[in-house]
Amino acid sequence: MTIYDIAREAGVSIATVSRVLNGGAVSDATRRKVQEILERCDYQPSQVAQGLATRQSKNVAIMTVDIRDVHHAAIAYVIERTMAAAGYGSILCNLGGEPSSAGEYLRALSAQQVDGVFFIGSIFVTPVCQDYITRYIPDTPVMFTNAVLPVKNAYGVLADEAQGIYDAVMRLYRAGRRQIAIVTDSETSSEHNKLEGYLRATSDCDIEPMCFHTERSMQGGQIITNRILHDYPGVDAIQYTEDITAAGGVHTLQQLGVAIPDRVAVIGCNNSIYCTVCYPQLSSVDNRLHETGRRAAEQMIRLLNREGGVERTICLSCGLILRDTTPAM
Amino acid sequence: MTIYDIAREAGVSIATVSRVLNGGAVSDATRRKVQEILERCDYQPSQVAQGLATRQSKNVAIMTVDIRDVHHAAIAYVIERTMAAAGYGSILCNLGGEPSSAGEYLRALSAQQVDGVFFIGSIFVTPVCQDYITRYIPDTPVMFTNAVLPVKNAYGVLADEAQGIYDAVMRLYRAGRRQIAIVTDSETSSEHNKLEGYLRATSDCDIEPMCFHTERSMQGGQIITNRILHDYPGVDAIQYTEDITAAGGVHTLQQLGVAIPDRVAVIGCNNSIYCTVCYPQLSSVDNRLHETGRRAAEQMIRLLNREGGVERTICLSCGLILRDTTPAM
DNA sequence: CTGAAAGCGCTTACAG
DNA sequence: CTGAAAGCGCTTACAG
Repeated sequence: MTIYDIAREAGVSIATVSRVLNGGAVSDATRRKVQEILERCDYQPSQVAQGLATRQSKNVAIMTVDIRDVHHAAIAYVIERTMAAAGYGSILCNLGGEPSSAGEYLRALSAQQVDGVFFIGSIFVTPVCQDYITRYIPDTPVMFTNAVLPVKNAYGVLADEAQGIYDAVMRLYRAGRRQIAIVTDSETSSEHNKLEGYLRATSDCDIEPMCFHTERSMQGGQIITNRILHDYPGVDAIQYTEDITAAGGVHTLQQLGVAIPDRVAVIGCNNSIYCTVCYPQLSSVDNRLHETGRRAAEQMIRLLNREGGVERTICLSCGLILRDTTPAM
Repeated sequence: MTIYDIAREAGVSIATVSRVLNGGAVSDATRRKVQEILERCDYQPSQVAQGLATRQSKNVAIMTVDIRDVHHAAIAYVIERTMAAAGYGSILCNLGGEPSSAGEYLRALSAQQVDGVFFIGSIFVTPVCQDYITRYIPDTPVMFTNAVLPVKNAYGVLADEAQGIYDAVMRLYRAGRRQIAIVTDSETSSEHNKLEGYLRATSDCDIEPMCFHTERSMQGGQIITNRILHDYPGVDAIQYTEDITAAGGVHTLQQLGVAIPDRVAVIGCNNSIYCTVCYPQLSSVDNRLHETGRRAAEQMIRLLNREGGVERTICLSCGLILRDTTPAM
């Protein structure tokens, strides 16, 4: 069933069929006649042919390190749903560890004529990635979440994680905690922001900063927490920059028989499902993944529609969700 | 940069360029000359134009209820990576609650000329879904994971979950447990299989089956576990058909001060990351999601290459991963 | 081995 | 308002 079949059936030219399909100028009588046939045949125009003619594929790409990461999945989910509602398909890309594989994907995506590209996670903020963008998709709108890159076709939606961590640490301080440690677990710009929020809070409270680093995992959290407790027995709160690492910390505290939150309070970050699976349930900084994804997709749609009014970067403020690992006030 | 530019540059026809691109018959000298230009220009053929000419989009679709579900994400991840290695892009579709929305997606996907469709999860095994497949993509290979549908273009890869649950329950029995309950949490064919495995095991052991049903969630697990303990204080083991529900059960047991596994043993299903985030760490039936996804993608690639030797359904056996919620023997 | 030409299914100036 | 025609960038019989 092609546009030719419809045209023949309606006794008009294919140009006219195309016009009623795309809302062009057509007489009411003709429009009705064609539309009737369109519906009767359940006609669906070939997106591939449309793509060749218009140079728009009606597809966007979602670049992520690994969709199995629950945070990335949360953002990818909203993006896909929002884009689908606007008529766009979402091509999923799992880049794996190194951002360099972004090059191969981007090259393939340019051959696919994707209309827009989302980058989920701040791991992509690297010179090499910037290079790939200017080489392969210099004119395709690019939307970052939790990051920005100084490229003319790039935009970003990010959560103010520095403020989120700042607020969390201040809350611990107001609850009487004075030896508040932080555990970071990667080297992204997002992590730097979190650390900055922590340092600002400890400075404002005039308490000694205690910074630790480990691997982002249950095990990483367990190892570093063991060491913190051993080396600094006076610690009374630990802020982690990721829930899964915090969950590892909670396990270690449980195993050592350290009362949570009475002896040591714990706060994670991302407010993921891990918070409730963990026992006791974990308090966490809410960096508003769902909202981030939604706004990113909405901005992208505006860009694709050339609507204007698209801000270069949008900054969302973080919340704080208190559960069972923080003391009441 | 089109095939015309390359042809002009090389002083040959576009047909010849197309042939060297697709491995057609070309003289060695010509091939070398063209190839040199191809590389120098970093030429990349338009997949859209190729798609129109060959009727192949080099894209597959991954249909899932919700990519935020860690099990679906695990399978989608492998599929995407395997298909990408074979030169196919993966279009992600989150259908949401009702399988009926599969219709809209499938209609759009047929306009996109996707080369194959994956369905993740047994929720799609419904007559309405079968209808959509025969209506919109009657000739497109369809690969189910953890399900099968009696359609000529449909194939499946599934884990033998009946056997998995059977083995788990037998393990509990051999550890001396005699009041072993099961908690199911949905109505899919997958759940029926699990229940069947449980009933077979209790029958073989000649113990009384105790079947309960709840919502698939932490909270669902907490509620039902409270009730089981209240109504059947003698219960000494609970098998859940999903880790997250089991994690809810573990929380309740912890809160009630019931010793795990000494008083009550717990086994989940899916061997997901929730098993290690949960405290104590959860034993679980391993239904081999990664392997399922890998095999599904490999089968699909064979189908797309018309290689033959593709089995209608592949059945993987389940394992049992023991952690801290089951007694030693 | 190589090229001219038709075709894939649309869109969009350009005339009328 | 409507149609004939060119064009989007490829592939593939068909001749030679």
